[in-house]
Amino acid sequence: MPKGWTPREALLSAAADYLLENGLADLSLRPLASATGTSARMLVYHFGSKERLIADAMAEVRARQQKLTEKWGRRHPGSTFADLMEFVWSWVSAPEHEPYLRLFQEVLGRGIRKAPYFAEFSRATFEDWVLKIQRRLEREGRPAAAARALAILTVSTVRGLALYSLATKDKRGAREALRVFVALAESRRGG
Amino acid sequence: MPKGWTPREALLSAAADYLLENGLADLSLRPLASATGTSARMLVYHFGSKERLIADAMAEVRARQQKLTEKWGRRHPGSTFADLMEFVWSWVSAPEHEPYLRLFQEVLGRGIRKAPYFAEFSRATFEDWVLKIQRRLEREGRPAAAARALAILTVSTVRGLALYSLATKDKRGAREALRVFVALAESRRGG
DNA sequence: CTTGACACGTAACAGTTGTTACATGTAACG
DNA sequence: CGTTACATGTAACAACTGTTACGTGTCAAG
Repeated sequence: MPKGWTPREALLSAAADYLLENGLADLSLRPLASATGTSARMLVYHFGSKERLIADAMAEVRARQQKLTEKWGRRHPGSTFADLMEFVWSWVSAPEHEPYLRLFQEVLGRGIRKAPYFAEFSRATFEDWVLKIQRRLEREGRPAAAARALAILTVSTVRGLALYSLATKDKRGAREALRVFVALAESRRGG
Repeated sequence: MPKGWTPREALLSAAADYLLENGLADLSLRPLASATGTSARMLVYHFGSKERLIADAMAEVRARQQKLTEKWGRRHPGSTFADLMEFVWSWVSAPEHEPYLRLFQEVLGRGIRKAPYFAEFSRATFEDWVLKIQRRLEREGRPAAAARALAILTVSTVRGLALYSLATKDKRGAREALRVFVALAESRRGG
């Protein structure tokens, strides 16, 4: 907590922490407030309403996720598709990223039903990943259209496997399925 | 609404309808009661508590989904992997199944965080699908271990793509990505 | 010293939550 | 008719929700 922070910035960061840990299913101002050492009164004072507090805190979460992803990407500079897959999967299955996965999962479930902000958040997060993968695939020499389709497939598959793994606790099965997927993709190119 | 139904059965069916339409994010007894023509008092009387009402209604939802899937399966008796994929995708992208997808999505988000019942529901639903696909693949002549890995991959990929499609509204992209997946899988076996 | 902006505490508001106490109906069985 | 089991309506309970009215500090600028 840098010293130059305004009270609002400190609260925002604390709220993001809280959301990542507790989710937003039964989020309530007073518990959030006391967990972050303030009062519901102050949360509304600094953010205007619960709704805007959540929106701002989720933006903070997304910024953190992007920073984490960049750092992760720098540690996995591999170029083959198998490398790429390994990179995405390692991100998704890293324990320290699990709060992000769970929160995203929750936001997805909520955005589908209504709540335009959550819908936009879901869309943006998917697109973040697709673009990142797509660029890597293009750098690998694939044509843009094919790269995009494969990027969508990759992101969706990994996301689906992560979900499967979280829901069934069958980590081995998920890993094995991913291996099959990589083998399929590699056999196509003769890698 | 068959005439021989007990009040409880009628309420259960109405509650399942309501859940499929409205989700369980901000589910509340009184709105549910007035929407189904009863009172909160009666819901608790017949089901014991809100928690058990939800559990029972979700079991009803799952039973309906299994019936729907069987009916769907009888309409798609194809044997190749492409046929199978087409079958799963057609189920997932059928508008009349969207409530099931959304509800499942919501349950996933909730079960991951806590709520053992939701966690079990998620696990069971995933396993339902994996087993169904796995059996088809084994009937196709694949060894059991490979069939299971590919089944997990298939279910996860389709689920991930359905999520992507719901979240981004990019149906064309999802369809194209699925086509790529099928092509990969087919090229492996020599179509 | 005064003014004013920012920050905060206390307390309350009206509304909703799941649940329950109490009374009443209805219909089958002895 | 009387009893008994099931079903239901009316109110209320305490707890919690997001939000706000009101008062009080602090601290820099005039």
